Amino acid sequence: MKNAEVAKQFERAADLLALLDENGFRIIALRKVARAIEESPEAVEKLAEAGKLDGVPGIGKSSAERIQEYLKNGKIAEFEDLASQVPSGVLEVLRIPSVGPKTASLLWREGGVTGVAELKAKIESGAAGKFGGLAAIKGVGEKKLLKILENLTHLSAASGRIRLGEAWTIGEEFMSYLRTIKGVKQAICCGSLRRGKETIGDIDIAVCAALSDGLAIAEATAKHPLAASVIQKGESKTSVRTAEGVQIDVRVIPEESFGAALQYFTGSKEHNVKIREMAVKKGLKINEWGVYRVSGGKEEKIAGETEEGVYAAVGLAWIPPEMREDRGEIQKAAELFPAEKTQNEKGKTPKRKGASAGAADKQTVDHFELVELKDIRGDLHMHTTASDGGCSIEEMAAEAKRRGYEYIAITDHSKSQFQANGLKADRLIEHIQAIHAVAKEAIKSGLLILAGSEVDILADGSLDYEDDLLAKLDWVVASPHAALSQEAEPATERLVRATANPHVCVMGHPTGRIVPSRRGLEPDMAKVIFAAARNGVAMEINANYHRLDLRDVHARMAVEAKVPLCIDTDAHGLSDFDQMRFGITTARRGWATAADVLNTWPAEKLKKWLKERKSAAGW
DNA sequence: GCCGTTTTCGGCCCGACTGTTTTCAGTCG
Repeated sequence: MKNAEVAKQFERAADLLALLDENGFRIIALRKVARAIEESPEAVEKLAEAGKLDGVPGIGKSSAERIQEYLKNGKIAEFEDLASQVPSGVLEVLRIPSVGPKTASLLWREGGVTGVAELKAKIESGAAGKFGGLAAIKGVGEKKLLKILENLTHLSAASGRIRLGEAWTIGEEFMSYLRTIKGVKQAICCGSLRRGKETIGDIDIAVCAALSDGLAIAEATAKHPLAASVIQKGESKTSVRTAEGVQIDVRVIPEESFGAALQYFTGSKEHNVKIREMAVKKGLKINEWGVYRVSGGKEEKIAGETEEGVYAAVGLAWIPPEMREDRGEIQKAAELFPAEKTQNEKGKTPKRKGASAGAADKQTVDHFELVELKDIRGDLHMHTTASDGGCSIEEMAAEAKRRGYEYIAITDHSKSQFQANGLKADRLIEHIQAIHAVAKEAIKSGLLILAGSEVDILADGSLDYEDDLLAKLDWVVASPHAALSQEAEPATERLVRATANPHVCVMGHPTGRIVPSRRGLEPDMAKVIFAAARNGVAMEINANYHRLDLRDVHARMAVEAKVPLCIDTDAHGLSDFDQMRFGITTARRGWATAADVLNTWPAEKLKKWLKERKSAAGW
């Protein structure tokens, strides 16, 4: 899968064109192509082979040809020609926050700066030497240069995006802090954090308060212990940065505009562009303050207090944040928009959402009915001290009970995971007995405990235990742990073969990736999912925010193929149960409803499904 | 460069903050 590689070519070309002051729309179009390739669930090679490249939204004829050229030659002649016109170090200068194409171009053409190290040396030479002559450039001043220097040091500290779970912790801390400030009615994280993306660039928080309180809120934000430095500070927008380099933007919005602000700052950018285009066609204008009808030079505000109102103004049902990626959700929302009436006529009540979706005291109607945390009835992948977990069977069961779960599966590692104290056959048999002993007591209080195992899928697709041993288990999660740098083709065969074992219930973290450092397996996921469908195997969304595997687009493929998803935490201790929420957001990004998720089913339905899978199940 | 229930040509989202400027350009989200 060369998607990331090809996308990089287009990103670089866009940067080069920007530095060469080319047509802005052409630059935007190239970035759009990069994103379309990057996020495509299908391998770009396969799309090219099938001649489907220009069928992907955002990719036109000319880009399709260039992609073909890259796949054939390993380079694109026209892009190489662009690269030859700009020193490569200038592209690095462009990476510095607060430096855009105009500034980088000025520094290069008029200041002779062709690299980051050179730029740094010139600025550090100080004001006496006019910063190596850079301060004399029209449009570049002392303050700007000092800001660049400051951002340079941040650049080395911040490696770009952080994981969802890490951003979530910071976001929660800031939200609760902001809510204690006088005049603040509500504070909600927006941006990619609200959309539940696997990595987060920066944290956007919308604060509902009167603008007259804006400066006080800005002061308070800058004083938070996590705010190591202040980037900007104004009445309606303040940005700070943590010591680790995470940027936090706080916006102050009055109540009558709060819904518009939530919608606006939640994004994604691509989603918002589409929404705004729709608005323009209807003679409307949308910004973070509201929706306005524009006629005869006059503007009349027609929505803004709630998110739902903003969507309704352009003829759409409210769209759950996790779906807002311009992946077809807008068309679906248009179809669902008039549905409320017909549903009411049928006597069906649409799902109502709590305060987090709209303004503080408003309720939002969710027509999409995506799965929610409260739908979860159990967790079917967890470890105990028998392998590498930190707690006993009883402790894990007690925690599950405390959380109101109806069932769990204890799934310790199999024998090949010797570094994780994986169980050999004799120990597994003892462990099954131990689990059943605890289960016998637990069922009295309504908790079903399945004796399971997380069995390794070996490099050739065979499993780490013999079939007759697997048959003794109530629940089998089959996961790849080793040989994760396998080529795509053997990886596909490996996973497809594993689904064919009749004892396997669910495929655990299918790619084995670690966000963001390890890519893991890159199989033809469509083939794996079709195999799972054919063999009646469920696919896991591993909820641990280091994994989130299946990832969102593959979860959606599973939903479309009617393969049940199983959202598991892979808990190794009690606090890991909390990770379920990240699996939920990933499932929602894959458009999953509760019915699509196996562990939202009542225990009886789960048992029935299992019985159909394993006729030898001894209940 | 891409795209089309007004368009195959002529559009392409919108505003806050900052710094360099005397009214605006650049960057960012």
